[in-house]
Amino acid sequence: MNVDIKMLAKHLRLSISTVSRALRDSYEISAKTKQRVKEMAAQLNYQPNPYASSLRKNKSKTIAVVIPEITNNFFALAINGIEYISQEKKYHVLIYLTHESLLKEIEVANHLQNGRVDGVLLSLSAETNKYDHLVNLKATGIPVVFFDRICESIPGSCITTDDFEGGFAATEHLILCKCKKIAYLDLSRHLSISSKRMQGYVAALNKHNIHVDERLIMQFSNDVSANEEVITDALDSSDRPDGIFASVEKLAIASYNVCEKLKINIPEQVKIIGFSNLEISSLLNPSLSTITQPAYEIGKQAALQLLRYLEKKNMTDVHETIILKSTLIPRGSTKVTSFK
Amino acid sequence: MNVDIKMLAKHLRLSISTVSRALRDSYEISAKTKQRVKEMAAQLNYQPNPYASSLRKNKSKTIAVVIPEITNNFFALAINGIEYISQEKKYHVLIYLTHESLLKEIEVANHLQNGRVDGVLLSLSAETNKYDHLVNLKATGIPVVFFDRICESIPGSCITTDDFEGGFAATEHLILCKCKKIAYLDLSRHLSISSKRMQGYVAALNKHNIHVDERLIMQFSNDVSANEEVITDALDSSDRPDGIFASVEKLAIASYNVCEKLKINIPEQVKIIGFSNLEISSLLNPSLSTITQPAYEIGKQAALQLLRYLEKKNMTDVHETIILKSTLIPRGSTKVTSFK
DNA sequence: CTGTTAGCGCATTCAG
DNA sequence: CTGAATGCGCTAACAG
Repeated sequence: MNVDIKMLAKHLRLSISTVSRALRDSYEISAKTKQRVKEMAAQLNYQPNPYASSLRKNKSKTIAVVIPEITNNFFALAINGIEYISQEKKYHVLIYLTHESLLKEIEVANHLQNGRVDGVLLSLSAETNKYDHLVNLKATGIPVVFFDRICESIPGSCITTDDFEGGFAATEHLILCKCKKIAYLDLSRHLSISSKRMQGYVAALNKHNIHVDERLIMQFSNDVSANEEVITDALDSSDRPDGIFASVEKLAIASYNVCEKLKINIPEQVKIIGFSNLEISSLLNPSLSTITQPAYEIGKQAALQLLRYLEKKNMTDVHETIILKSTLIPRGSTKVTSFK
Repeated sequence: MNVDIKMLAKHLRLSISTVSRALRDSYEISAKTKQRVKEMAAQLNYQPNPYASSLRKNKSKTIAVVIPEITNNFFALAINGIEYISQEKKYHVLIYLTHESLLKEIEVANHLQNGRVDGVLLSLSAETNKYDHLVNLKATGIPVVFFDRICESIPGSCITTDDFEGGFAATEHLILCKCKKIAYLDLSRHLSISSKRMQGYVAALNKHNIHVDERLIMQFSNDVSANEEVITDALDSSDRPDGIFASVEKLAIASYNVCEKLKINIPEQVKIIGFSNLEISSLLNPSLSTITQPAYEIGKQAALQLLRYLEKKNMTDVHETIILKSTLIPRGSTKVTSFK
């Protein structure tokens, strides 16, 4: 770091404050002076020190994105949307991964109290079952917008998908495919997306007068091989399910892998549907249907919502929830359905 | 932001400087005082202002990651590795996407001259064919480490894959599968990865005494539908290639899609191999072989390299290039080969 | 329209 | 071992 505002002022024989104002296009500076200043700034390749400015103004033009994982097309797409909006609005984006760990999430949330960012976009970890760290974070005055895996016990802004409808449609899809025994693969009891999707699952079963068998609702963790074991146990028996609704992508993939290993034919013996944002659907086995979320749009909406807070300080804590539509893509057909 | 070092000092009846030193574990403070200070800090939930500290020390404990896209498993995995190392070393990670645009890359590189970050990890955009912006960035004293799509005309640190060997192996794989007419699908003439992979392609053809036909070396862009058109033109003729080596994942997928559309059987009529980091290989068509890069490891190595610079200031500009091995995964077989 | 002055919160001289 | 004083680079009163 070399040329600062003081040096510019010296070169221009102007005061520091005049230069500062000219650069910020203040109304109290003459057009001529502004031009002189800007030309000199360009000539000397002046770069304003963001930290000096942040310290002074007490805002950093930076937001944090806190997500459970990144090797997941949903979150990659969401970041894409977030970054798009941020770049447009001249904001900077810090990334923090919790790897589905509550401890990490707490650590990050506590750290973010220090004012490094003006606002936070957050998607809960699968482990998260208490929210003090988030309440505390909001209490320090830092706006938090939840997306996808939202926190329903804290009032605030949320961007999410119609998980109930998605779960309902996925389950009904299997029912209409003549499945009689449909398993629900759950990532975490605590997550909003999981419980909503499960409610949709239960509602669809009820509608079609199918008994809800608790044993078919299975819990999973972040451990791939443990997950595959549970699925193997479920599938490696004569009275196995004939349909699987995976609440998240990785569980759909795990189910697929287990079927392959056990030589169970998809979709003849078992039909699988799952929430997924893989953009390479044509590469997938044509029998694996998916429910796709508008991940890019969710990222954009979340960022827009957050930045709206940050720009308009007269907004008191708004509680706006935006619910975007998911899309059912039945494989082997080109039919695409958007619901409500 | 509320409780600052001054308030801590008042509560403790100590001077500001003593508190500051105690918090930083300075050797000139007694153990007892340190403890008092730290307890009070914890009690009042003191959060040091990172921007004040950055301004004073002229470093931000922040790095930038500049990548062409994020909805690509390679970069998602790389970020995973980068974030892992950064979190471990208490660094913060800013993300900038260039969307394969040189203009965006220039914009970002110029912006990063302002000292917002201590260092930069960068993977070139497909369009990048001049490097002034990167030379300038390095000239300001900000360390830059290139990864994957490295810049060979600028001396410095690079983390990359054995692209020549990968290209060679991929091509030879097709040759050994009896392909006679192998197309090379190139993302950009400018990228190191593309040209290295192509050199491997040429070398493999030479080794097996196959004539290198320039018409089989095809250039592609970032435009998916334009790409599919080019591939369609190539495949929709009687003397079409019987093998395709895609230099990047998206071109392999595009090839696959076109084959499907044209009802060309894979692998009977056309064999496809491509660089790819999709972690769901079992879901892929079993005839689509891949070359996989150690993306997570590349991210980790790149971050480690950069942070090593940042921590040891006595290091003069080191030019270290680390080349990691890629892995060929022939589908339909469990054989996995690491080379070099 | 422009200049003077006083901090933002912290780290680091320099004195004791 | 601790305290007083200075300034990182910039913005925002408060004057003129």
